[in-house]
Amino acid sequence: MELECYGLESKKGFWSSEEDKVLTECVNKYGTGKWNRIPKLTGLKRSGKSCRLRWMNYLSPDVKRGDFSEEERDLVIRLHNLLGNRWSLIAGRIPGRTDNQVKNYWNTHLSKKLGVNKKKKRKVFGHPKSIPIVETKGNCISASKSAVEVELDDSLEFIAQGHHESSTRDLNLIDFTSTCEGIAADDFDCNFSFPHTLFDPRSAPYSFFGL
DNA sequence: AATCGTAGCAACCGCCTGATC
DNA sequence: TGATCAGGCGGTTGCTACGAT
Repeated sequence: MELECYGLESKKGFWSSEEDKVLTECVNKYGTGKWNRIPKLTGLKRSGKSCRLRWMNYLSPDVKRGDFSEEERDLVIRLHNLLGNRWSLIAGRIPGRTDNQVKNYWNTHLSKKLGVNKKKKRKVFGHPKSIPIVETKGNCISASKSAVEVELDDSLEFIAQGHHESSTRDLNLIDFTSTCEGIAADDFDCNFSFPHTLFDPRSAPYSFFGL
């Protein structure tokens, strides 16, 4: 429910230090979540969404400010290579950095340096919330296309290429038998070996991404 | 010193998903 | 079971600072 619905004016643009202070006090008192309550509780003329964004990207004590270190830069490049524009996933792997920071850093610093063209949006695992928790068959994990929308991202294609010799496309199945690196295929069900009973890319070990 | 162009980044927008009723 | 709402995500916009001319 937006502010206008309550007859309140919604302010936009940069936050003042006073607004920051009010928001910080409110979050410290009531915690995060229920962002839409914050304008009502504080009198801030901001939408709940705006409050959330301001807290998550700037005010939270967990947010690290300043330039990206060499290690962070390297991590961003590697993770972007593997995950594509999945900024929240990438940020989740870089302590103190937000998806917005990573996105801005990529767009302003790295994409040009690395000569990356903007590509049309392609899903890798579908929406982050629908990332497959795939089932196991023995020590082999499988996920059907019906269970999850899967497209091969360029980076994953790169990973998969090394295992194509073991694919059995004629059976509508790609079998990545050697390691855990196989992920998915456009029009096929997929199988890949992985020692975990459940696989979720958000919590996969660094080694999974070759890091 | 003034103007222009561009880089950097904070914030907004639109869409999607899950939760709740 | 469908409608509605809140939260989260990626893409985009627009403001500010700064360097080049």
